[in-house]
Amino acid sequence: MKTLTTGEIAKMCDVNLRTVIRWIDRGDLKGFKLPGRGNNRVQLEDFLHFLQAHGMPIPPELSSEENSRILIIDDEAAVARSIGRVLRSAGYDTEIANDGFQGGSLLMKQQPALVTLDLRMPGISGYDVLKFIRTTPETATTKVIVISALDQPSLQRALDEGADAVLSKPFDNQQLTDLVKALLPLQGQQHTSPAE
Amino acid sequence: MKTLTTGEIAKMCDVNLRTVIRWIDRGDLKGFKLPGRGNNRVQLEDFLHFLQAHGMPIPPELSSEENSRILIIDDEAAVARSIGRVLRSAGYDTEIANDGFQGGSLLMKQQPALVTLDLRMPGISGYDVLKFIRTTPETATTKVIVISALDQPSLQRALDEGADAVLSKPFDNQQLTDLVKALLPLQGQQHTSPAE
DNA sequence: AAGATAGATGTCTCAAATGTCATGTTAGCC
DNA sequence: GGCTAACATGACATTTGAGACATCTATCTT
Repeated sequence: MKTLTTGEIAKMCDVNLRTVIRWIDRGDLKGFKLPGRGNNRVQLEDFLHFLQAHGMPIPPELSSEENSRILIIDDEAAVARSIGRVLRSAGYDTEIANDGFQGGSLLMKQQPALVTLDLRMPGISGYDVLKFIRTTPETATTKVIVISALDQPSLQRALDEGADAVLSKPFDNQQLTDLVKALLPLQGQQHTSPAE
Repeated sequence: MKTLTTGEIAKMCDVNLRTVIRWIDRGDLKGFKLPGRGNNRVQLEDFLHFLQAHGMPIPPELSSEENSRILIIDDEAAVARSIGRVLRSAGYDTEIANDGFQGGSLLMKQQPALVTLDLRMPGISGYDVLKFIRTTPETATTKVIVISALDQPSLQRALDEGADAVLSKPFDNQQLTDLVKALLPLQGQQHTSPAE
């Protein structure tokens, strides 16, 4: 049962800490007090309910926890589409990048929970991409599955450089979805509303 | 998630606070209300959309922060460093991307005011990059200077596809800084003042 | 061209909500 | 056990929303 402190809520709502405490005291926001001096805690669920009840936007760091976005980086359009089909039917939101530039842009823009990465793309080394993802704070924890037709040592090198998993081409669809499910355990409980 | 109050918006638009509230109530400007008495908050992003949709000028305090950042996309490290040196000495903040992936990532992450783009990079077409930048809302208004050793028709094509300016290699340093200054008019007041 | 009209914006005032600051305490972390 | 950052609280400053009304602006009528 995840809980939030007043400070965390204050930051997320871009509001003063004092104001959050007043919301709780007034009963607008449901919370409870710790025994010590009465520090406030709010259950995540109650906070989300509060946001929704007042038409307030949901901070990105909360919606990203149940993030189901997957970015597919592969220069072969057919392969990318195939991967996309498999993952979409498993309930994930997929986005396809056909070249390195799109890959980098969409990675930063959408902050997906997982990336499937082709090691061999024209003009760019998959290892460099991997290294970049791992050394960039925003994406350091993003899951990466390397998909490649290269030999075993190449795949091992990818693992050494930070890939969460590797998959050798050609791959089995079930293998892929199993891997993704294993890496995104939070997925599947909740789905974002299509509104707005 | 940065938000603005009605008062802040009123000042930036040089308009009465009452009017801002009416914009929100009427639905012209998207906002939300805090639980207390319904104090309004507007997300920065929504405000910018509102300004753009109505052709209103963007207040300097909102654009200035990202106004001197320049992203240099060039696979030849020596060239990139050279460009960076010139622009830094002209007072701009520069960042270098050596491949398409870094280019895309840094573009989205830093939202620079201007990009210098090499047309011919391994595995990726500069035209595709240009098109991507122009069709992505976040970067549609980013200035792009194409720097290339290709022939005149190729440069013309870059202009046709949305480049703000082109520069044929090899280029003169003065040419480059002049171009940048022309494209970033707000910049330079703070750095280039040999007067007094 | 002058006047009428409707809609938008500015002004004023007041109560309520939020922000700020200082202070003392606690919780979390070595 | 000690230390630092986070937290609660009170007092006070500031901002804000709402109603009522004046003023402005563009458009239409005559």
